[in-house]
Amino acid sequence: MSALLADVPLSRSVEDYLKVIYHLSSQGGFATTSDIAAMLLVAPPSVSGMVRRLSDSGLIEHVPYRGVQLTNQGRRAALRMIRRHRVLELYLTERLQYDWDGVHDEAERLEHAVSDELIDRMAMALGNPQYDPHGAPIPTAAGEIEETVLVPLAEVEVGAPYELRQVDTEDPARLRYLAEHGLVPGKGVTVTERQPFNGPVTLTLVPGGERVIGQELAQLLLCKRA
Amino acid sequence: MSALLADVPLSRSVEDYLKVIYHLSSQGGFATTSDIAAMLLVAPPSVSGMVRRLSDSGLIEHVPYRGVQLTNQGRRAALRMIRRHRVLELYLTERLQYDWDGVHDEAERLEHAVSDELIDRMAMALGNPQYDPHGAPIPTAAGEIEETVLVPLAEVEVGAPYELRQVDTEDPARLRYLAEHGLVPGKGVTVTERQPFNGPVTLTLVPGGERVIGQELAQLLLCKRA
DNA sequence: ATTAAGAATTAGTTGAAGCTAAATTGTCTC
DNA sequence: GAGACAATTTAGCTTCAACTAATTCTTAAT
Repeated sequence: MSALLADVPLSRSVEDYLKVIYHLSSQGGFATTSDIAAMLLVAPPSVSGMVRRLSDSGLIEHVPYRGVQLTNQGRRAALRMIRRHRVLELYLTERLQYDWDGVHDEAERLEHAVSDELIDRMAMALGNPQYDPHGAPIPTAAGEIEETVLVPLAEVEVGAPYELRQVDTEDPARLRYLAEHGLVPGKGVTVTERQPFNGPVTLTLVPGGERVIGQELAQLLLCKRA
Repeated sequence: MSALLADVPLSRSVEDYLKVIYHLSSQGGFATTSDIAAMLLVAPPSVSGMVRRLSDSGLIEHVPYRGVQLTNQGRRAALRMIRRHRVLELYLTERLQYDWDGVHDEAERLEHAVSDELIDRMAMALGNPQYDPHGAPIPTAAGEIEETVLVPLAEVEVGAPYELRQVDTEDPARLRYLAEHGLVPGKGVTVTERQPFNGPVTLTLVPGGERVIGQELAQLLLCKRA
């Protein structure tokens, strides 16, 4: 009922909740209380409380004991946060010499404080880029986001040429390891062998040589048929 | 008693209080409850409450019914915030085309979110500058700040050459007006006439010509004998 | 159909930081 | 020295967003 027109400023917590709900429900389904709690490192009752508030202000739809989904208004707010985060990550790496494995925490705090104007100025200074340092698409100021279907390297067709597009983690240790082994967005990659039972994946990089990586990392490397 | 070693993260409010207490007590005296309340736009009892908390954590010294002063620990924290604010203001104007009259609000929000590392990187990118866009000195990362005695243009010796060093306001309207009339840090200025009873001040700019400004603005323009 | 396990929710508490209204203290004047 | 007035503080309440403990609901297995 409320906030149909008024774009009330959201609290830091609300912004965090919307972001994780967006991620958890991005594959169409519901985000559950316990998943949200796990992602935000809070207790489930805290989530129940916030779900009530978010639902009251029309940002999410709540089906008791099932989970939540974003409303259009909620999705708009979530995409705004994601735009902020990704523009910040790119700006920090491009203009202030941050490493791609170190930007996440800084962006995480800044995204709640920056104005839309600053984000747009940063985006402008970078030439209105489409992707962040990890290859994730940056939503436009209007709230549109590119939706490309990408395949984890772990599930790619053996022998076929792919392009590594996105690295789906923010964990510094994993990111550092991947960068050291040349596994960054833009690389050409062909899987030459895949062991069964979640075994290692052998691949050829272009440019670059052979690599063998485990199942867990192969799951994070999102590719597109070349 | 607490926090002798632990550098506990401070809340947004605490940081704001420390900053205004620093400014209010910079001329040596005490910052009073009502002055703090007026600057932060909160009610006096809210200040009393916060003063208790700040005093408990050793950031200020409180003399009941007199006022408060920063402890060394409090001063260090306040100078850290001021460094953040001023580095941010300069970075935004130098690198992201903000006007000097528009940076304040953005810096005000960001200063609570940025890491020390980001501030140091920004400062580095700018060549470790000494002054912000308004001519105010930027404290070093170690917590030192330049203390130069500056004279308001309103109290300057008539006929003597001065250099305009600092513009002591963050009000966008006043800043815009001053910039339009060439009254920016670095300008040479000589007062040729001063009317009594808080009347207008006539001055000559180098480079630039004659100007007549009111007492209120003349009070904001801090100068040094050339 | 019942029950046990697990997930979700409600109830009640806490701490920050704001508020108003009431009480207190300090100071200035007569 | 006694008021009077302003400034300050105390008391008590509100909201946000967390928590623990207790309760309720769903689901899946016997």
